[in-house]
Amino acid sequence: MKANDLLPIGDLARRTGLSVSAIRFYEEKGLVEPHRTAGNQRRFLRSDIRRLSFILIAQKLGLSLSEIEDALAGLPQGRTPNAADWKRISGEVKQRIDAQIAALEKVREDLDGCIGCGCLSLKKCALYNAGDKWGEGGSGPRVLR
Amino acid sequence: MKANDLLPIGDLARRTGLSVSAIRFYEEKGLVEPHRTAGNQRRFLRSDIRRLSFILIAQKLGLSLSEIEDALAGLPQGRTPNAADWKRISGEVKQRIDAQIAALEKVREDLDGCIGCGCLSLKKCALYNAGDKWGEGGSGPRVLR
DNA sequence: GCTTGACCTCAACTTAGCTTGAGGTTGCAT
DNA sequence: ATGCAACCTCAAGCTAAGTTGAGGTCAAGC
Repeated sequence: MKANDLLPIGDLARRTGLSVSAIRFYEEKGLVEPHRTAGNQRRFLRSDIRRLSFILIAQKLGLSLSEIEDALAGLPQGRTPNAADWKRISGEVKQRIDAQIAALEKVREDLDGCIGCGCLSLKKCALYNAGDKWGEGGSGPRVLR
Repeated sequence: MKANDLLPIGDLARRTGLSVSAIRFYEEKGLVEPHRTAGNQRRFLRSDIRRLSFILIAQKLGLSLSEIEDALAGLPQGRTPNAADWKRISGEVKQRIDAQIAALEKVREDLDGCIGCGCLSLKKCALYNAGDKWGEGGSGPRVLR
């Protein structure tokens, strides 16, 4: 094994495709905790490449950074997420996706029922009321972009 | 018919469930165009109740205000959206929902394939690359909250 | 030992969709 | 004719997930 496996931020950026500023931002949010050199420069562990890759993937699946932080809470800094971790975390993610698909299918169904009716009657329109239901939870899923 | 069918903003807020400030904000965005009294107070048409209801519903379906503005562009101020309008607009919305469901199903499939692999290999992981694909279009669907 | 690119912090700016507050005016019921 | 709730404008603040820029420091190769 090589003596010095610590990466400066620019290298990590190149390895993950993230911008340097984004990595610094993630540190601020507590998602990574690099060491520092005597001169105050960040030095990351190799395992942080995967950690950040995981963040990227989870984000694309629609999780917010704070949700990702929760998901990563079980992983000590410096340990690469392994197959078991990934299974646990992706299981949670899958549930979210399932719920999201179900919600959208419900909407589509209501929409089908509504096309041609044109009522837009508040309190009576299924669509409107369905919307109310899942529009209300302040922390509901947030997706795609 | 009553002589004066114009509503002050508070009444409209009560009828739609929107806040007064949100209605003013929508006006600023060009989504409604109330008349004004001699004393500069807003007076809305009754048809604006439905117009705003439509905005609420469309928003819950994941359209941004500017997309809603586009969708409403065909409706002259003062005309309640009728069945034909609703059919046209909801047809567009349905396509968006279908696309969204399809995208999520693709992700779920990839995720199923990935669980247990734990690779997280950039450049090789289907999930990661799938993510890249639909993460890239700057104006993709934006959903649920 | 010096140059230069990579790094540092901190503050301000971005978009979307509003809310909140200050300070002032209107309109309707009595 | 007056009281006061409801209205008005304008400016600033909020969240998310960063980016951009100014001004300054570090470290590595020659």
